[in-house]
Formats: sequence, C-alpha cells, structure tokens
Amino acid sequence: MKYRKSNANNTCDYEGTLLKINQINAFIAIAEGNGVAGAAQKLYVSQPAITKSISNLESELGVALFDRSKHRLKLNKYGEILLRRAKAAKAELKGALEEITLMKDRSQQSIKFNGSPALIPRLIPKAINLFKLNHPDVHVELAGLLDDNPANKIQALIKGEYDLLITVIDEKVVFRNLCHFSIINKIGVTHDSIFRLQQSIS
Amino acid sequence: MKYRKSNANNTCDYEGTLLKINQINAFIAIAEGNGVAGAAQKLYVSQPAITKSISNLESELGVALFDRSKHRLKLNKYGEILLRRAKAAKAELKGALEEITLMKDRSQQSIKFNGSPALIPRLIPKAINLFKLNHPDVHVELAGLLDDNPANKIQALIKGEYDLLITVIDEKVVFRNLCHFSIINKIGVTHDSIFRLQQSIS
DNA sequence: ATGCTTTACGGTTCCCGTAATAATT
DNA sequence: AATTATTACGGGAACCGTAAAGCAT
Repeated sequence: MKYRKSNANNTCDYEGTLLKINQINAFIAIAEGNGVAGAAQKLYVSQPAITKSISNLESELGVALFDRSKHRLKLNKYGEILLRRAKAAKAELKGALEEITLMKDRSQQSIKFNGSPALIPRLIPKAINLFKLNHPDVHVELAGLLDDNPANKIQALIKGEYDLLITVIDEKVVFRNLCHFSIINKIGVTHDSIFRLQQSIS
Repeated sequence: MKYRKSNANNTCDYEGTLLKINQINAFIAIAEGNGVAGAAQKLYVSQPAITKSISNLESELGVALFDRSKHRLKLNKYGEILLRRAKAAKAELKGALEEITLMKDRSQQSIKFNGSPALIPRLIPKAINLFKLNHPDVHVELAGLLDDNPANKIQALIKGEYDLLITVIDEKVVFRNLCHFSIINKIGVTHDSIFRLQQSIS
C-alpha cells in the first residue's frame, strides 16, 4: 500500500508535515531576536542547528525567508508573511499548553480538611457535595484524627497537614480566618473555589 | 556548553519543542475524523504511526486526550481544549503556507510585451520603472520582433505570445482595450497591477 | 469472525552538536 | 581580532511501516 502522497509536479496540495515546530521556533527566534546567534541562545541549541532548521524550512517552502546581504539576516517579504502567522500559531499552541497545564494542576490538587467532631457531620457533607459538583477533579479528603484537641489541630494546620480546618477557639467558630490563611499560604486552589466552600459552610 | 534546559522537577517553564506538527495533525485527524483508522487514512500513514504520535503527545503533555472506554477514542476535557487551539494554530499555519505560495506564484510570473517601434521608446521605460517599483518580482520582458507589422503582432497577442501589446490600429492607439483583454484572458496578474501600468502609459 | 487499537521490532530519516570554513566589521 | 553565518560529518533520537497481539462488536 502506498502511503506517501507523491505528486509528480511540485504543487503539493498542502502537505501537512510542512512547517515543523522546531523550524517555526527557529524562524521566530531569528526574526525577533538577533539573528542566528541570538536564536540559538534563546532556544538552547547550537548555531548550526538554527541554520539547518531555517535552511530546511526555506527549502521546503521553496522561497527564502531572509535577505542575506552582508552576513546579516533580515526578513524579506515572505518572512514578513510567515512571521505574523507563525507567531499567531505559536501563541495558540502556547495557550493550549497553558490551559491544559492549568486544568491538570487543578485536577491533581487535593484538599485535606479536619474539624471538630461536633461540627463535621452537620456542615461538611453538604459542603463537599456542592464543592465537588463544581470541581469534580479536586480530591477532597478528611485527614488526621477527628478527636484530637483543637490546639493540636491548629498546629497541624499550620504545619500543612491540613488545608482546611473547622474548629473552635474560645468557644467561637473561626474557620473563616483559617480558610483565608489556607488560601494565601498553603494551597494553590483559586479563591473562587474556596469561596464556594466557605459559602456552603456558612 | 550545556544546551538542554534540564529541569529536575517536571514543571518545565514552556518547553518549545512540545506539540510537534505530526502529533497535532494526528490529534486533529482523530478528533475530527473517525478514530485512529480514519486519521491514518486521512494523513496517509499507517495506524501504528498515528497511535504512536498521539501516545507521545499525551505522554509529553502528561495527560490523556481521549477516553478509551470500549475501544473507541472519544475526546475528554483536555482533548476539547487542545482541539480548539490546535485547529486555530493549524489554520494559521495553513494560511501562512497559502499566502506564501500565492505570493511566490505571483512573483514567478512574467509579463511579455511588444509594441510599435515608434511608441516603445517614449512610453515604455517610465512605465516599466514604475511598475517594477511596486512589483519588483514580476519579470517584465520585451518579446518578439519590434518591426513586425501591427496585424501580425495582434495575432501573436491573441495566440498568447505577448501579454501586452501597444500598437496602432487605424492610426489610433487602442492599447486600453487590448490591455483589458490581457487581464481577463491571458495572465493572472491582479487588475491593480495592470491598472498602474495603464496609468503610467496614458 | 471482523474491525479497531495497541505493542514489538527493524530500518530509515531527521535533528543536533562539534569542528572547521567563509565572510564581514 | 572578533563576531556572524554556513558547511562537513558523526552519533543519537524520532518517526514510520510490517507484523503480531488484545479486545470489543
């Protein structure tokens, strides 16, 4: 079976393997930065690698992308065209990467909590259900001993064993402040997430 | 000298070599078409090649892009994210390719012209200079014999030996109509280009 | 049994880095 | 002399195709 779409003439009707990612990176780096040397430095590769990449790119495109007068690369009109599009494409890919990474990180997070035995059964189940409804991938777990004394639990929270603690100090519920502490210093969950949890607890 | 940006932990601060073009193509083809088999057919590669490509992609991304229940690949939430962006990026690259190809084709065009010996020296030089200023890549050349009789030249123009003919019929310059003929039927140069030429001749 | 996906394996190609060359300031 | 871009060349990684195995319908 023939896999390669071999065209007799050179007018390939859009060969999908063109414009490889390293070529695009090299091209943008040269165009934006300071020539081959700067591009090599920016991309952490050697200068010949850059030269080869854009050489291949130009060869596959069938046009030169740079003016090579005086040992200095300067974009020509083809390069100008490509630069616009390539930057847009790269931004798109970078955005995809960031979005996925963000979602992945959020999914891998877990929230450990603890609280007074008297408060847990009444407040937590509804809160967890509501929270998981909006954040199905955040792992919520009860950590540590329920019947420890409040002082120890606060110490454990400060040490990072929990992310969230619902307990009593001086006979008054202060989870609000503790939650805030957790948000800022302990876990990277968005404020929005915790806010929902707070609301459902209140 | 160290070229590779090796990070001990896995939190690469945007590794530019991710999302290779074949991986993106395979991914889009699977997502849009009918699974691995359809993608392989669409991209003219074997099925294992597709599997490997998206396997690598998922591995490098650190997340699965598809649900693999029941031997059928279905986009998951990560895949949804990537699909949007990847399609946009690919469209951008495809656009770049088309723009460049178009400009390249145009640049490779040439305009052959002829005209009466009496008219050529006075009208042409300025016209050519002005034209080449705006279209430096269009090859302009004088073709055929200058001192042939006008009737023969008109026949040659109709046969396509020239793209542009400036001559006299019934003692009156009619280049305007002939130019129009050329624009529509003979050469693919934009109206704009020819219009400038006409103007400079007038 | 048929169809689709995945693994195993061998070969080819592509890419990169070192070293050397050419040309410009 | 110093900087910049390009070639030559050898090693290693990536990609692909054939063949075979898993799993579902």
